[in-house]
Amino acid sequence: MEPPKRSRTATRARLLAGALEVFAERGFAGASVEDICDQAGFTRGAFYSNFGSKDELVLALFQATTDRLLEQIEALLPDLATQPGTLLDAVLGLLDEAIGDQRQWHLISTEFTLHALRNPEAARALNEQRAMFRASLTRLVEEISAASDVTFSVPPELFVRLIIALHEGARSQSLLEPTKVPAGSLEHAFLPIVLDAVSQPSH
Amino acid sequence: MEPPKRSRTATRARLLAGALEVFAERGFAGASVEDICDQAGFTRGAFYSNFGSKDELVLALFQATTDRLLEQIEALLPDLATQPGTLLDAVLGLLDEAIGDQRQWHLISTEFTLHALRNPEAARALNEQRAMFRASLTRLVEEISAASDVTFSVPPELFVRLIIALHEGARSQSLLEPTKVPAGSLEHAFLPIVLDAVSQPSH
DNA sequence: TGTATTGGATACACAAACGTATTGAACTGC
DNA sequence: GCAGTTCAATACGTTTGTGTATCCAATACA
Repeated sequence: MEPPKRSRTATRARLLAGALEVFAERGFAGASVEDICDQAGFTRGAFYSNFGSKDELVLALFQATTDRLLEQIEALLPDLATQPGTLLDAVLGLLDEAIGDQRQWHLISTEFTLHALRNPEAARALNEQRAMFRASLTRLVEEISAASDVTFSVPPELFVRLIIALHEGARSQSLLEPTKVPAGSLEHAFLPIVLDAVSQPSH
Repeated sequence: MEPPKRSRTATRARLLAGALEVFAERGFAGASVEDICDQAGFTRGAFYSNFGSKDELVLALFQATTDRLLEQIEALLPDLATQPGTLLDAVLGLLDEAIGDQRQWHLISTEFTLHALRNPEAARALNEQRAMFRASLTRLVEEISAASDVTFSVPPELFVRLIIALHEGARSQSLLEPTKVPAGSLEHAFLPIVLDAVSQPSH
């Protein structure tokens, strides 16, 4: 029953986990292959046996984290859609709960975004992932608003873009000044206002 | 009257300009000292004659761009505060006009932010700069709202934080998907709503 | 149990980047 | 014009990182 001590998938996983850690600390460009191997407890031999290059690892890491995130979201959606509470709580809850370590996630995802802004190939992949992410959020918004008999004066898709923009901008401020801007404070201060302004009871 | 072909300040300036370019393209960590020198038309000799290390250059570049930005803002403020137009136009105008190349600025400033999130020293410098930036914006908001006899139900400082968060998040989306999210579209879609909701005529 | 295969460690060759020491040319003031 | 000085170029040694080739241990299988 014990999984073999040396399985390809296990070392790949440990290398990916190590890369996540190291990339968050030093960035994609700042991290050497050796750094990643150290973190994962391997030597470069293991690395090159599993990946062709650092770029290939970055791509694999992106896919892995992306898949995991979308999975987690799909798992959380049904609960949030049906459970009591405001639309806002549901949406913000999803954004937070689907992510483990906010700081690490922000660092990595910003790193990915920068990479994408410089690399059309990566931009396509990232935009695809973000589109799916927005689709999930949009679905959540639509379900909840339907259940509570409200309609929006703006397309939900656009509203979701707003939430994401605000959330990302706010997270950046929170991480830079944790004491002055507690996590979530900006969202909680303004999203209710927006929500109130764009929603109307349907009868 | 001709400035000497070889002045310390001139080569420093060219190196800083080159660094801006190269850092935007490859990031701080991804750019080598030689890359920067190539871009500026020098060899590494010139570099090490002017800077102690790449880190020192990054710091100098941060100071230079910061100073220039705050200068530009101070120059624009009086006009915007007095000229006709909505508060929103003034604020968004300031954010856009003070910045030359949106894409380059976003890349560099994101790069700085990431650097700050990993480096307490840099975080202090960045937060200081951002505080001054917010102070300018806050002043603009207060002046215009006073001139048009409106008061806010939220502190202007907080409102400014919202604008910045939204603006940065939105810019990220615009740069990733220029066709689907034209520059400024998110801000123009939602800021009027927020502004309307939090402001009330003072009599 | 013995043999084959798989997967990671070790060793090596090479390239890229750094930082310094030295050189030479262009300005400075005399 | 002529020293003295300044500043960037060149040349050099060192470090750091990459990728490959080989070796060795652990697993799979007969």
